[in-house]
Amino acid sequence: MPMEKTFSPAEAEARISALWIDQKVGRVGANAKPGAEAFSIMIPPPNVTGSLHMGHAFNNTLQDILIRWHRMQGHDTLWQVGTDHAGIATQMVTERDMAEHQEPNRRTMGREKFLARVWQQKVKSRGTIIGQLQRLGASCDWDREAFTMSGAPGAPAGEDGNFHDAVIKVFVDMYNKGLIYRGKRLVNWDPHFETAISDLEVENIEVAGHMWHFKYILADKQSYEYIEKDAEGHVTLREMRNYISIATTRPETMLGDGAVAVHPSDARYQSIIGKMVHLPLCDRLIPIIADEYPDPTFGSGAVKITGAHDFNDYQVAKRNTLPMYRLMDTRATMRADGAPYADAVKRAREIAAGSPTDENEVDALNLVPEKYRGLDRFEARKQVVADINALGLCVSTLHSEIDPETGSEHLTREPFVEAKKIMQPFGDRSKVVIEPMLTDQWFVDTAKIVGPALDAVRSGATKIIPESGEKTYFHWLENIEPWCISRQLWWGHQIPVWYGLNLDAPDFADDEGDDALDEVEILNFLGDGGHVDREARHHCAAEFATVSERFRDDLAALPHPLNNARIVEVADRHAAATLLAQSLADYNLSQDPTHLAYPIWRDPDVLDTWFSSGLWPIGTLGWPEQTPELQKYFPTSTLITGADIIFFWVARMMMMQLAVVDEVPFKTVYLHGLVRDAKGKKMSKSLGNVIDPLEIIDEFGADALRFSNAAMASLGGVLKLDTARIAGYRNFGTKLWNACRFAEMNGVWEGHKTQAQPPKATATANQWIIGETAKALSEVNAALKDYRFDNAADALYKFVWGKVCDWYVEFAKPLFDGPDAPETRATMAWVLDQSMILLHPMMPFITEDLWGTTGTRAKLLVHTDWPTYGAELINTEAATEMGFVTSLIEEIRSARAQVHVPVGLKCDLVATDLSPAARTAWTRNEALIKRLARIDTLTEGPAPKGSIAVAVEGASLSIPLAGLIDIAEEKARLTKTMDKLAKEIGGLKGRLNNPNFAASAPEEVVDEAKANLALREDEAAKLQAALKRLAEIG
RNA sequence: GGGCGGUUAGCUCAGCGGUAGAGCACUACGUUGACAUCGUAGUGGCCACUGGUUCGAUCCCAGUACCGCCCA
Repeated sequence: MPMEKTFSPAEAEARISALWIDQKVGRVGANAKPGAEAFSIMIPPPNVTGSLHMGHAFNNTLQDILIRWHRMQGHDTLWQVGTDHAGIATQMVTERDMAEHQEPNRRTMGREKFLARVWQQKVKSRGTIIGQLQRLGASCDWDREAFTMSGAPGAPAGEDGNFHDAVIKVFVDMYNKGLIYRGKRLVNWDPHFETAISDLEVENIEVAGHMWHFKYILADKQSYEYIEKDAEGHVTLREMRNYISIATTRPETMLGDGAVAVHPSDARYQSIIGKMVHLPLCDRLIPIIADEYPDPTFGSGAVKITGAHDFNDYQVAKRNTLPMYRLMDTRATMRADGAPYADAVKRAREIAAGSPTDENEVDALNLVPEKYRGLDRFEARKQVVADINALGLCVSTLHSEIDPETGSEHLTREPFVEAKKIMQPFGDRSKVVIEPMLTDQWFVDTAKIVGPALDAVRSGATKIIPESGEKTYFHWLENIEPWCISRQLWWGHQIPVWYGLNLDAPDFADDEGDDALDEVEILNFLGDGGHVDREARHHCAAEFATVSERFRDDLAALPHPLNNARIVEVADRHAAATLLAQSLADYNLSQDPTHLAYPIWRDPDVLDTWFSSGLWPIGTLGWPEQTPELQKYFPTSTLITGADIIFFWVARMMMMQLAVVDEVPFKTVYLHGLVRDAKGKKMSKSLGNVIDPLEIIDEFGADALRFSNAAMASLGGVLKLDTARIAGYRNFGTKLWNACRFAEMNGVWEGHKTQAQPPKATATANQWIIGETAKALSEVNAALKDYRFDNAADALYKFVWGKVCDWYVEFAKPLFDGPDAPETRATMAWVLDQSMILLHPMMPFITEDLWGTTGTRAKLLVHTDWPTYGAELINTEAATEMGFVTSLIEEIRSARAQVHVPVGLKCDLVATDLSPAARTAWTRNEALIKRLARIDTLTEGPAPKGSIAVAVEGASLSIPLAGLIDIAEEKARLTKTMDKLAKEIGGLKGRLNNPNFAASAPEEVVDEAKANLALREDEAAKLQAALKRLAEIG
């Protein structure tokens, strides 16, 4: 059955993809030669509930190109595929799906049932992205699909695996090494998801905001002289003030102010540093302190300090040991918990006066006045502004208004509010305003593990390309902050830490020495409910049994029989306190020590997703088991990922792998930018410029998309995806297809079997194209070795279209009619085979399809040997000869076209002057020249009058066209060419005549310039002669 | 404000010491042997600007302007 006119991607891709999957062509080690070197790539695991976007398509195309290239070379390859559980995103997707299906919400459902529900969602979604990767032609090892939560408790059947165990083991190990700690820190809090998020998950967006100016009145009716000066030191304002003016964009946080800060060098406030001011709306005094943080040139130069709700203020508060009062709850509404305001503020005053306290007590104090309690933070802002204004404590301006009826003027004071652009933090998932919040979180002490990650890149153990990526990497890691790894979510790896009430009672004495607790002793022991408020103690271990042992050791120090209490797991602290009280009461009655229980509860938080994906390289290979895969494929060869996650993921994998197994996770990291639309805009749903890779594949085929991806992958380049370009590469595929179809029509494939080596060719055209193939291979190899996918694509495009289709197919046509036909058929078969092989990593579908239909093949193309031939296939004489032929043909065509010789007209060609090499080429390639330049006869002799002139290297030719051409037009054409030549000659002469050039330039450059000049002058002379002849005939 | 990068044909991008290339677009013309998803020929560039280094700068250095991206 003859070939169709075009390749049909829709049909062929489905068929071929099924074939590859069925035959497991991407399985680990497939097509590896014995003892081959390993080449491995970890896929950046896509979000399990996500779908393929252009970034994935681009990223996975490059990975597949490398993997197929290495696999064809017989290397032992692994492309590890899998998905990420993506904590917050997956929880969000599931909750949205639940809402759409009128299911109860997560809190009603409870943690366990909700997790089962998320697993359902995971199982349902997982196939989407995997199927999409397969449509793209990715040749991963599908049997090894991994998941960052495989093997977690509650995982359904089929979700086994040991990723969870690996994550927990790493947490426990790092905890034991002191690399993980718990602490109360200011973190980015997402009030929608009610969890901490990383600063990398925060988008700072400039929005229209306001700046309010408040007066804080000095205590004890004090006042001071306030003097403002201009740049020259002239006094511009001098007045007595009883207040200090502060500016804020977040008025509601003033309720938690701990101080007002001014710059120590700020002359205006020197006299009041250390004085107290009344905090408006609150029954509190706060100090004016000196700190480097305030910018004296900005606003009034005085800044309110709210340590619990602002990152800068937090640092100031820490430096100056100011109390940090948390004002909001987890949903960022003003706190409504705790003691009445009057009690809280009383205690706050005691603390301010020096009463000892700790951060837990401070955190428990709710200093939100009653009227604001329970208000949304933005509502509270309005109220606070209104109330401060009512007190006359806003900096205000006078507004005059004429009453339209009475004509009288009314003056009103209006608060001075500046409209101002402010940077506001938003959750990248929730899109709500992020609230800095003081909470207890777990942190990786990154300062302790960052060193090896920096060294690895500095020493070149891991190479990041493009090099600018290394700069970014260093910059970030050298300034690394502690990594908050706890998230207040349910979907994720639950932190392996259990808490127990602290029952230590150093002052307790068993009065009677009877080894039994009586009622009095129990009361003594519990003190004033002491353990209830004490910081709980905690232990970390992979499972309950181990952690119980630790708590048992703690209990050993307690009086009998408490030291023998049973360790029992309960839900939370509240349940623990209740159970302990019950247990003691029970014991009090029964005096039966076996009734005593010591309750412990597990940390409800889960780990940041990046903590687990940070272990992707070893986790997917079976660590901590020393699996054969781990030994063979780790460290992995290349990581290909977006530059936007160098911090999120790359840097963390580096730190984690080095901390855990003391090896770099990959030898090379290839970073690429965001895929944008044709105009360079980010693709976003709101702009409506999102290109769906599947739609592109439907329209143009996966090969076209893949080739486009490769072609635009210049190092550090911007990735602008233009469908016109994709269409162009679809056409490129068609071009190859039709060359094969042409071959088929000429019997090239009859009885064809794969030949690794080219046929022994005698015809110059055949020798030439064989050499061109070797050049193409070498260019592709060099380009791919340097990760220059664009250069590799370009080389292939130029070879297949520019050499094979444009020239070789045309040369073959006359050869098929002559004695060289069998050799030409064999050569064409070989050259097209090579084209399929070399193109296969980039265009796997069309090449695999052609491969299957054009000959007898031992293996699928995907497993066919990548060629190893080299320069020995290049025949320089053939190359020179064909160079002469092609430039001759091009010159003739150009000349004919310019003087409007009808394309259908066959002309004669007369050679006036031929060098020996040109003469050989001339006679040996007569058929080609005649056919492609539309020439009737080739003769040698003097140039006839009334002809057009053609000059090529080594030959002076003319086409007699007396009476057919417009002499003036031919003159104009030659003059134009002469002008161009004259310009080049002028430049070259100028250079060569400069004595400094000959003296300083390298010899070969001088020689090249000389040779160039000779060539140009020779051509100019030929054209000059032609012009002279034209002049003779008028 | 800090860091990184960019500015080359109408568009999208290569090139990065020896006076510029590709694809697309555009113009004209379409020949017996595959391909109109095509062929042939052609148009199109003070390589952002200003200095410097150099025999020579699109390329190296410094500065300016504008544009991105990341981080505050």
